[in-house]
Amino acid sequence: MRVSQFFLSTTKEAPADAEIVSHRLMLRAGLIRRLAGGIYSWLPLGLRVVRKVEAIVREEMNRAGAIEVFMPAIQPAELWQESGRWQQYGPELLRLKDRHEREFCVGPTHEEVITDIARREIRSYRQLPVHFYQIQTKFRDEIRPRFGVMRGREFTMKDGYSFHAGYDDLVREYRNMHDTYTRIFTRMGLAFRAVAADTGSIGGTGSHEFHVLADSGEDAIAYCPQSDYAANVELAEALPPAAPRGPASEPMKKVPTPDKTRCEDVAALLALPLQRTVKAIAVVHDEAFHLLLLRGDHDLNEIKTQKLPGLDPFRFATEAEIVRHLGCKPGYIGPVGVPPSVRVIADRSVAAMSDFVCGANDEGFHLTGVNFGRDVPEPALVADIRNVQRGDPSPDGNGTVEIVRGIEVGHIFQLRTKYSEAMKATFLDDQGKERVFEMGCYGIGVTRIVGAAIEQGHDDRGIVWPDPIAPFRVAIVPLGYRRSEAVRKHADELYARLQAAGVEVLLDDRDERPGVLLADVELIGIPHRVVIGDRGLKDGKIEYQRRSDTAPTSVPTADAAAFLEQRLCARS
RNA sequence: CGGGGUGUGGCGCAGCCUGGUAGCGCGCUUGCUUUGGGAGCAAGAUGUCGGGAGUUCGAAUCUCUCCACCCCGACCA
Repeated sequence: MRVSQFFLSTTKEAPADAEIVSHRLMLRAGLIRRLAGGIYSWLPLGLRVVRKVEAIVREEMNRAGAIEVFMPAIQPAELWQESGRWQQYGPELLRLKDRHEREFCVGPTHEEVITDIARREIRSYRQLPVHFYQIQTKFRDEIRPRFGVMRGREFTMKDGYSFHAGYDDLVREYRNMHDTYTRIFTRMGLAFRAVAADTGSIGGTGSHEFHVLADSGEDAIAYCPQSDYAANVELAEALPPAAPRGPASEPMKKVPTPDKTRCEDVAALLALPLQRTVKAIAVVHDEAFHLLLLRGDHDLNEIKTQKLPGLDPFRFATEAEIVRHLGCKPGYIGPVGVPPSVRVIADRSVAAMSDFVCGANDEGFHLTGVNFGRDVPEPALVADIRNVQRGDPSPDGNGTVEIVRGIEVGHIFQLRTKYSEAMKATFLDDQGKERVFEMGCYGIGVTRIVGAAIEQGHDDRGIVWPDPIAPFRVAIVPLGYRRSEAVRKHADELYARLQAAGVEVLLDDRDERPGVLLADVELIGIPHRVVIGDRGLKDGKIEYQRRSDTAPTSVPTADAAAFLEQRLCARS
C-alpha cells in the first residue's frame, strides 16, 4: 500500500480527555475516532488491526472445531424474559421498541439467541457436541465508558457457545477452549496469563479469564511464581495465618488519637506496625448492621463478602447509620462494646490477632492491647473477606503470591444448564430420554485486544505492534521520494519485490520532510522499517530497523530484498 | 445515579475573577525557498465562545437553566 493512496490521519497532540496511553496513541495514530461516549469509528489503519485480530481468532476457533454463525444484534424481549434476564439485567441492557411497540434489546451477549437456535435445530444426542461462534458487535450501556476502546459501550466480541450431552464432554470442550485461547493470545504476541475467575452474573461453575498483563490493567491478578497457581484477586483465597492466636499480654488501654481516622495514621502516631491495627467497616444488608474487621494493611474484598450468608447484597453504611448503631463517627469505630444487634464478622487474619489496636467507638480515641475473649466477644463469623496481597502464602500450598495487573481479554465459562433449563432446550439421549443441554460459553474482546496490545507495546514515540497484529509488517520510508530518482527507484523496486513475496508493506511516498515521515512510521508502530535515502545509497546501503530496536542496521542495497524476505517470511 | 471538573476555529490552550464585540501554538490553503528527525518566509481561510433564558447601553466574561463530555466509586470482553 502506498501512503498516497491510503489514509493516514496522525496528530502531534491528543485530545485532553484521553487519559490512558493506548487511548491517546490510538487517537494520535489515527486508528479510531470518537462518535459518542464509548462509541468509536475505526479508521482504515485501525480496522486493519481489528481484521488481523479477527483472522487469528477465526482461524484458531475453526481449527478447534467450532463453527461460525452470525446472529442478530437486535433481539426480541421475549427470549430475555424466558431466561429471566430481562428483569435481572438492569440499565446496562439497551432496550428499545419497534413501530408496533414490540420490545427489543441490543444484544450485550447471545446466550438466549443461541439457546433458541439449539432447541429448534438439535433433536438428538447424535448431533452433539456442537460449538457455534460468531464475531459480532455488542452493546452494553456501561455506567462509565472509559479508556477508549478498552471499555467502550459498543465493541466487537467473539462469542462462542457449546452444547453437550453430558458434563464430561463440556469439561473436554472447556479444556479445548483453554488451549485454543492460549494459542490465540500466544500467536498474537501478547504477554498474558490465564487465571481462575469469579463466575459473576452469567452464572455456571468453572471459569477462567485470560488477561493481557499491563500495569494499567483494571484487574489485579494473584499468581504464584513457584507453581501454576493464578487467580483474579476477586477470587483468590487468603489462607488463614499459619500461627495461632498469641496469648493476651497487654492490658486494654484507651489512647487519644485526635484526627487520626486511618489505620496508617494511628499506627504512625503510636509507633506500631500497621499489621497490629484493625479497621472496622460498617455494612448494611436489609437494614441489618454488620461490622467487618480487617487488619490495617488489608483491603476488603467485596466479592467474597457478598458471598457470605446474609450479606447478598450489602452496601456500605451511611455515616448516619454508623452514628445510630455505634454512637460514634466513622474513623474511630471498632468491635469493643458494640450492641448485640451488630453482627461482627472478622477476617481470618484478624481472628488470629492478639493485643491489637482498634477504634474505641469514641471520637478521637483508639484502644490498644485489645483481645478477643477478654475485651471483646469472639466474632460471630470468621471468614476470608480480604484481598490477597503480595507475599501471602499461595492457596495451592507452594510458595508465596505475587500481584500483577491485567486487562481481561478473554473469558471462558462452564454455563452448565442455566439457560437450557430456563428455556427448555432439550434433546433425546441414547436412551430416548429428553435431557437439557450442558452448555459452555467463551468470549474474546476483539476490539479490547487492540487497546491491550498497545498498553503492552509502546514507547515514548508511539505504538510498538507485535508482528502478527500490526496493520503492516514493514514500512519503506524513502527520504526524498519525489526529489531523488535513485531513492524512488530503489524504494519502488523493494516495494514491488516485497509485495510479490506476500509481505504487507507500506510505502510512504508522501512529499514530506524526513522528520515527519520517520515520526509517523514510529507513531503508527509498524514493526519493521526500511529507510532509503541518497546519503545511504551513495555508499550502496539502506537502513533496516525493527520498531523495538534502538539503532538501525546498514544493509547493502543489493541484499536488501533478500535480507527482508528472509526476515519477514520466515515467521508466520 | 452520587461526588468533582471542563465546554472558546479540526486539535491543544489563553482570555472570564475586574463586561467594551476574540487571541496564541499546531493543523489547513496558495506561492517561493528548504529537505536524514515533526522546516522558513509571505499571503490567506476557518468561531452560533455548548444550547436557551435573564441582567446590562453592551455578555465568551455576571445570574439561572438545560445539554454534552471528562475524572473518582458499583460492571465486564
